[in-house]
Amino acid sequence: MPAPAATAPAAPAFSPLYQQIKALMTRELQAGVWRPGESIPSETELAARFKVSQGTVRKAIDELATENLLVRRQGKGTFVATHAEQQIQFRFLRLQPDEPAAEGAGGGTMRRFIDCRRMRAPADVARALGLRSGDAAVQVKRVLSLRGAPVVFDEIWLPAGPFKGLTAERLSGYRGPMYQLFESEFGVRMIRAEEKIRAVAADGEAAELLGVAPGTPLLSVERLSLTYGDKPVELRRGLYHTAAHHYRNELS
Amino acid sequence: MPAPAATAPAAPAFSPLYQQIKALMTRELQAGVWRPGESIPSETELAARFKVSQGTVRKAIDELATENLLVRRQGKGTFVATHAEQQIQFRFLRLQPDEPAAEGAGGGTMRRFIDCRRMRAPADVARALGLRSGDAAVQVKRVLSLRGAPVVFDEIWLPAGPFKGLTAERLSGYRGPMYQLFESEFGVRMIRAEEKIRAVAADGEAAELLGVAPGTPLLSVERLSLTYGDKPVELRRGLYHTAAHHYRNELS
DNA sequence: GAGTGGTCTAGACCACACC
DNA sequence: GTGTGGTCTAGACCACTCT
Repeated sequence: MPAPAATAPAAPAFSPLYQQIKALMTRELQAGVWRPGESIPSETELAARFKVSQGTVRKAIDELATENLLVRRQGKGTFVATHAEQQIQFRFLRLQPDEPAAEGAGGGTMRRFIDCRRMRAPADVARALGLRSGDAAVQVKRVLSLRGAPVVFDEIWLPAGPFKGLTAERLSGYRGPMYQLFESEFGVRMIRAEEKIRAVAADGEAAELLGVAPGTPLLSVERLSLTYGDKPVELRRGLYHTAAHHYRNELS
Repeated sequence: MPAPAATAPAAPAFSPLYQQIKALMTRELQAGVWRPGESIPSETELAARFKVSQGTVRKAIDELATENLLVRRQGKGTFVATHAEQQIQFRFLRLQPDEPAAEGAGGGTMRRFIDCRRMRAPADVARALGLRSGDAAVQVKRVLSLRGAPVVFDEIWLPAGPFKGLTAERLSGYRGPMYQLFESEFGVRMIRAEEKIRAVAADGEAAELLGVAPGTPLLSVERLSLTYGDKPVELRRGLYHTAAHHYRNELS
């Protein structure tokens, strides 16, 4: 028998059937054959198409559902997840009010766009987004107000390539979450994100936009959003005013 | 046929078999029949015991495993999860250094206990822990140092009942994570936790213990830890110095 | 080799949504 | 009623661990 290499133990990489099915299905999603909000073929049809049992397809769908790429609905079918669903308006925003909304108090959520410009990506942004230094990027600044008071100041960086044609008008004219616009207008779907959270002191710009004194402690949330294949497609630096709100997290 | 009550739509509460099995297994865990670190009976044995198919037991175990109550190990068996596992020393601590450890730089993790006293629980603590106002609680204060520098100042509140006999000596003499001590010495297992995160300015005590100027922005992390049945058993107020560390979170 | 969890199958039946 | 996902079963075989 052949002697295996000492430091490279071959790794035949046994891959279960359902993982292969899952990969095939992910391709359909990534290629846009199955579009956000629409239903995918039924389990029995997929089983026939892939020539495996329904149980195997089922396990593949199970995993895609726990990864929030698909949504099962009993009696109706399995659907491609979308950021457009009304219920979870801001799927990635973990900020919530300390006290539940009082009767008829305050307004809802308001967005105000401060700035939107195309420029060369700074070195750190380029590195995070996987761009070459000097590549173009779009910078967006905006303020989110909850119940009438400004609470979030976001600085958003997007690679110019996939987001060609993104303008301030396009942004401010759009109703609904930003990620929904990205999904429907630019075909970019945010799948998951990683956040790094710190406490910082408000600088002049943030203080003015959030209506606090310079030096006020703010939550700094740096979010890197990823699409299929863990490809980074957005870097978002948020400053949250946490006097009456908090960032909520569940550990398990 | 009997007319159902108008506002109480009966809710026959259909419960799948595997959920019932899961509930039975959770009881065994809660009662301590299956102890942390030990293995539970094999799938086939449980199937025979509960008089269901192996697949049904399997689905129950699957859910308990995704909830981190059980750990599967192929070829060996299924084990009760424990905080004692070496790898994940601080399962609930999401803080991590901005830069990976340099070669041979700095020390490891150090704990320093500042205080440990028994007293009446303040109103807010009592409410969070589900105690009656005036009930006794144990307050622990400690500082965590990473790589030689103080980074975390924790104020921990525990209900006096389950933690009878907890003293400063017991704490400082123990090697290993606190949650491991709680588990092995007091039979209290933290299953999951909820955190509320804010940015605050360092007060005098925190500033001194963390070696920063008063007013320095700190991350305030209020953690409520829960055991079986979502019963709260710990309230922990942490202040993190985030100059060289950050709180890491994954969204999906 | 014996025992464990992991995969895969085929078929039956149940709960739910829509017509 | 028809079609969808959800549950449950019984059995076969595979991969891993330990003896």
